[in-house]
Amino acid sequence: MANISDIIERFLLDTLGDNETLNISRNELANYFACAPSQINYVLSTRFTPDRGYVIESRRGGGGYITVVKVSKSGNETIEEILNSPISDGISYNRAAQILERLTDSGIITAREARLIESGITDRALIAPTVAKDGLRAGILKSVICQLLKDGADA
Amino acid sequence: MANISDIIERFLLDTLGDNETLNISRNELANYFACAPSQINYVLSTRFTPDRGYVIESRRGGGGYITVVKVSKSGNETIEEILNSPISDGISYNRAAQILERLTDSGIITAREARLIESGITDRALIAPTVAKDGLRAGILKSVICQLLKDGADA
DNA sequence: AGAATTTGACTTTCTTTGACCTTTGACTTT
DNA sequence: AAAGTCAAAGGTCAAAGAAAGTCAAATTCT
Repeated sequence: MANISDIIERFLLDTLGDNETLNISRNELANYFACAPSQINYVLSTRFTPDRGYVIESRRGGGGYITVVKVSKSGNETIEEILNSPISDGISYNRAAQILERLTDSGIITAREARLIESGITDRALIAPTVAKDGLRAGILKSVICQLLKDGADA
Repeated sequence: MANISDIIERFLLDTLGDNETLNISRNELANYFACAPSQINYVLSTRFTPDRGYVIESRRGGGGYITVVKVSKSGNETIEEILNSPISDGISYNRAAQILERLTDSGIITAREARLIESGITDRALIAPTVAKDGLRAGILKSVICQLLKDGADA
């Protein structure tokens, strides 16, 4: 874990804590971590994604800011939203993992369930040509999420 | 028995010792043994296989790594028996479901976990040519069972 | 000969950096 | 008051860098 992005991610998660929103100044943060300001954008766009349940708001100019918002919806709403997002023809392992993470911290599935499902959709588990893996993953994930819906989604 | 692969295997086993996991850098290791980086992959894929009780995790790019995880088969007769039975090349949905039922009955997974996994390995979930489905299922199931071992397998 | 190993060229993924662009608001000027 | 000016934020994107993955040809063992 020697990369700055992970460190910044951790910092933001810690600072966010249980709060719903977190306000930061891009330049200050970049300065604090001695990195390029755009590195902050990189971290936000790869880690604080909608898939994971985050929304970013910001404003430029004097007195500008960036706000990280953790959106919390309840069970079926979250599932609906996921099913409506474009998983259709394919999904990378990373995106899938982010979605499972979200399901976990919305209390829809347990951490253990998430790990089980994740392990079933890694590139290593899916014995198929590389180009086919994303499609397979999509099919499996959708199927599992539908099962959650059918089951009544409380962990 | 003087080939590099065996030496690297020995080294990794020794370094792993009694630990659960071992973190390595592919390039460093290759450099240390003065071999091609892909040699490391060769060793990992021929010797640290799921069948032998190992799981490999990795990440590319800056700050990348490879982790060798040792899963102890000991203790879970049920799982051990299952892994030793011929899932290897392929398994039908029905047989997979039977296995999951057994795991449920022995209290290794919950009924809900079983349903989730099942839903992920139905013929409908696996979008692939019919002939390929049994193979896929096998890969997925094995991966999930390894995860159970890694997790400490009580539901 | 056939299986296992070794190599290396090429690919894919993820991160870091920097140059250039756009937006905003306070302050000036007319 | 309307328009202009300017510095302070933040945004974008592409190139360069850092690992690891793949695959098949060449080599070495048995």
